[in-house]
Amino acid sequence: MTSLFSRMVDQPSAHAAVASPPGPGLPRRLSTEQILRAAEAVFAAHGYAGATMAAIAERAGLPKANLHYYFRSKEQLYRAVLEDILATWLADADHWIVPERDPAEALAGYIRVKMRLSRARADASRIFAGEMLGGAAHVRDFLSIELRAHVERLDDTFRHWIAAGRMRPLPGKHLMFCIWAMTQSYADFSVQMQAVLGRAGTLEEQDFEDATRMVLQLVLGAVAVDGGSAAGRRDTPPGHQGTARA
Amino acid sequence: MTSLFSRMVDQPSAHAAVASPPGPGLPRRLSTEQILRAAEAVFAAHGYAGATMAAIAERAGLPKANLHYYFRSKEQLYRAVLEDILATWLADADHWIVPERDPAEALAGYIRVKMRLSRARADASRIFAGEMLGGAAHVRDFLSIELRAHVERLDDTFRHWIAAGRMRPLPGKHLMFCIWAMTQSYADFSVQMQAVLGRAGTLEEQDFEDATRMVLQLVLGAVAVDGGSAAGRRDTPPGHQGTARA
DNA sequence: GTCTATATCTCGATAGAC
DNA sequence: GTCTATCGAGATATAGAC
Repeated sequence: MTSLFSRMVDQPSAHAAVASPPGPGLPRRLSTEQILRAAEAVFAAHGYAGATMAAIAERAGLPKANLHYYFRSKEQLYRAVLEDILATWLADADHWIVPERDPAEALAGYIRVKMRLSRARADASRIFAGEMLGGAAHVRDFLSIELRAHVERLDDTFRHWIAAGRMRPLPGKHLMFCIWAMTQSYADFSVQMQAVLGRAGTLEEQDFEDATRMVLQLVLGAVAVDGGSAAGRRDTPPGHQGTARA
Repeated sequence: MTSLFSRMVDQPSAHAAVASPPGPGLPRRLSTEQILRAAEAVFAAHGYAGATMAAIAERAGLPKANLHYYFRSKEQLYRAVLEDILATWLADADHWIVPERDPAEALAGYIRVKMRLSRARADASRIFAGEMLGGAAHVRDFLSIELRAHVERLDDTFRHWIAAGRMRPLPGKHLMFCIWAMTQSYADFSVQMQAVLGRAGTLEEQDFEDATRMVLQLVLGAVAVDGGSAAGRRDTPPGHQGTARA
């Protein structure tokens, strides 16, 4: 949450004002949380350029000037929102995809968590997607340092499984790209799916269950070392399902 | 290209000025093509709100006012770009995914075409993705009418194959969502992949080949009715590969 | 048809009262 | 710390000469 990312920011002290408040931190923390939540919604809906400070202020129920009191500029507010998102981004994969697990169990657990995230935090996913579309100017270093190392680690785990004959040989990085693409698209492209499936305002619980089953079938089918791919069908990996963030 | 889409526009006559030019159409057509190409690049890079008419004009090598001569407003120009994209969007699936083909051959052919499109027309894919992120305000009707019918048709073909025992039972619509997600993400999220794979400016030919193989393995493995999934591995469906647009 | 110059408006950011 | 009023940059769009 504080400074997890090597150099997400160009300017010296990103939001030090938020990290070390000079007075009693409580009201400050309340206001900033309020602003960040409003900003996440507005940035997700309109993108960085399309979002206006006025719209964020209105949604937060505050006058415009207060935003500039807590965040020096629009860009800094945007970066703060992005940090919030990225901070929680990598934990799940590192929790599930570890050499000790069975490959099918690990991937199934990860996919279920990611699908649940697409539903519960769709706005966060959309902001990240918009950032990628725009060339990722604000998170370049995060991608090529943190994320790259992260994927390298996952790929090592895949190689380990493959060498042990527990998983069919696959390009691990592209496997991750595909899993991300499928799971996140149920957040990023949900309008499209709603239209195609004839849903009114949002996708339904049933849709996410169907989607999860589809993704599981695709991934587990390709990963399974033989015909008997019984794992990950219905069972919950022992004692971890509840731990993962919703 | 002209008015393929039921009601993409709210205002009465979308760009009738382009459809029926009053003078010799050649210079007009040249300028509009020039503008549309520049607009596609700029809208893709900055989104609708982030793109400026000045930037589009500069890229097209024309003064700003000329854009407003050919297109009444920024929004109308954007819609024209979107129409251009959507017009070529649906043809491939209807070409490949037809009941007469073998399911594995059909899906393999379609996936290869979509992956090639992600490379050759990445900007178009990104504009569409941005439009989805923003709530699809400009293409709502296209999604819920044309695209919905399109997917319904594809789903019928899947049901046909499943009933004939040529394909494993799968939710056809979600299968299409997943195929789109995976193939298009190699255009929309290519910055992310470049960073993770350590590529300089763009993804390389080899990356797209690896990606295509990965997607094929995922989809064909889940679709194949038995263990012997020999189809779609390397061979080209007879006499159609060359027909598909690059 | 093409371009220069400009009107009009919106947004980010700040000054300064409270 | 909080808010009102406002400045100035930059955007869309147009007027009008050529």
